[in-house]
Amino acid sequence: MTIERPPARRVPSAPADAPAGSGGVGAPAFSPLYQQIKALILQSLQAGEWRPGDLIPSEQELAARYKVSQGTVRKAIDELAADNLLVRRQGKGTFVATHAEQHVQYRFLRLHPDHGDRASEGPATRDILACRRVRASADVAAALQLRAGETVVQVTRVLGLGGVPTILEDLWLPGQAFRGLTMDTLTAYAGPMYALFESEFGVRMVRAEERLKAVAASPAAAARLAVPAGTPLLSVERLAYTYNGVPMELRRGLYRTDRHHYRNELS
Amino acid sequence: MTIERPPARRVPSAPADAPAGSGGVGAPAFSPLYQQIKALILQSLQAGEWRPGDLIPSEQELAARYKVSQGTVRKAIDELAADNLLVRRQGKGTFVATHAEQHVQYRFLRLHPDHGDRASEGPATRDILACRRVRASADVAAALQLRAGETVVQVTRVLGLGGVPTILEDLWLPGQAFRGLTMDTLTAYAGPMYALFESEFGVRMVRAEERLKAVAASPAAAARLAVPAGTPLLSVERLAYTYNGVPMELRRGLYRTDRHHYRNELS
DNA sequence: TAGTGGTCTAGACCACCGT
DNA sequence: CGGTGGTCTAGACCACTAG
Repeated sequence: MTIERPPARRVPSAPADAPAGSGGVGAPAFSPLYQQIKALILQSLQAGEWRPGDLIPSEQELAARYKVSQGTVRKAIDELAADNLLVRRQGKGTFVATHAEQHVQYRFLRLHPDHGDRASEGPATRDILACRRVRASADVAAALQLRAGETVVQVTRVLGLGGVPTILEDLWLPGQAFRGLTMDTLTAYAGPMYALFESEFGVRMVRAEERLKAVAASPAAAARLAVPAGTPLLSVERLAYTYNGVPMELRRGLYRTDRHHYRNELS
Repeated sequence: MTIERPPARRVPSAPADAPAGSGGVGAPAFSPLYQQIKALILQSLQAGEWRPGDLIPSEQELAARYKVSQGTVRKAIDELAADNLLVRRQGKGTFVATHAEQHVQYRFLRLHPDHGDRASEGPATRDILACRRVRASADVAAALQLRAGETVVQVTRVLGLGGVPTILEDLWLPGQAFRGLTMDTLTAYAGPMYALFESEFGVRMVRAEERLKAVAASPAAAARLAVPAGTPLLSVERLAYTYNGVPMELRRGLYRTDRHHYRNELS
């Protein structure tokens, strides 16, 4: 709301008055109109004006609202669609992307069976082992940009693929945003966890970074995954972000890779 | 060369004569003009009309050549730039992407030091252990789409990062395309291997797929990487493609991950 | 100053979707 | 059929680079 009128036009992204050599790299660098529109749309997404799954206004309407041409709105939406924040459907409109209703289940999971595809493997089984509210350790707090000792929700679970326990993982979530999350909520819910976060807590995960290592299974982990202790496992640490680069989840997983592999595309 | 005149306009991507129900999903599906332009530019790249590092004709010139508007050429180039096949530089022109001269060394290597960045680690050391012409085993032949028993070049090498042997890998390349590749060529060349492939063999790697697993170090591998046998290692199998999805390299690497991690971005 | 890519506009028409 | 996104055009102006 409070849409700027007249809308910003060709505004330098850095104040033009700064004398040369104010200490930074300081290229003047103009911010194109469509980037400003993109930012405005992002604000509406973040503010919840349009929620996951919703139809957003048509390009014409947005062009009228922001007082720019349809082409400029189009370019803004193009970039948001490229980032998987919006989904365009010809003839129908543009929708806010969601982890539910999305044909790609587990959009962030890169583990695939060595033979066949995920569908042929049948549905994954999920086994919640724990859901506790604890104080964040130093490294968890740092990753989630919290103060050490702040409350976080820690979830421990095992995922089974093709009838075999394959992934053992711990999740940490900011206690503030995930106030009502309990073991019951998790076990009752069918569908991707990120879809639950969207519908119940208004937190949409948009992007993530993963760090992979090969490690030896500890006795405890080995028991959970039904392998001998010392078995090589893929360690996957994931940090997931909402809009505007705010980290909202830390995940530490151990993947069995005897019948599965982590797939990645490079370009 | 033999540019279609008049240029194709709004051509159905599937022959229009096929009676309904020729066995496929069979949506008519039109192919936009800019896709056709994109394909023509791709042909020129593939044919070597413009080589890696070259400046290609300006948008205006291409628009004139193909008899379309500049905006249409622009959209074609946009997609090729998004695929990292072309690089735009404002005020200068559009260039063919290259693995050399590119500020990002090792564009396909996702291994990063746990602390600090790659630059602070100093240059990588490369140690070529072998370069032989051998007959392709069944799996290698299948991956490279060759007949079993056809000649391939097999390279074995160790990469050192920060003074520590960190990556042990085998490469297989089609013998046909890499006729003059020898141990001497490899040891003499400074810079990324893919840059050598470009300049000496005209093979430009454009895209790759990787499959990761956690494995235990064999005694032989352990010796090469200076770790105890049985140490968990990250197994990375890479299939790299040239233009048009032709596989041109199979790589099987073992990565130490005690001081490094494999980084991946999800979105 | 000339040439390049980058942005923005306005308008036309097409393909797809629901009614 | 009307509304949506998708394509294509033509022209104007801006920002960056180099001679």
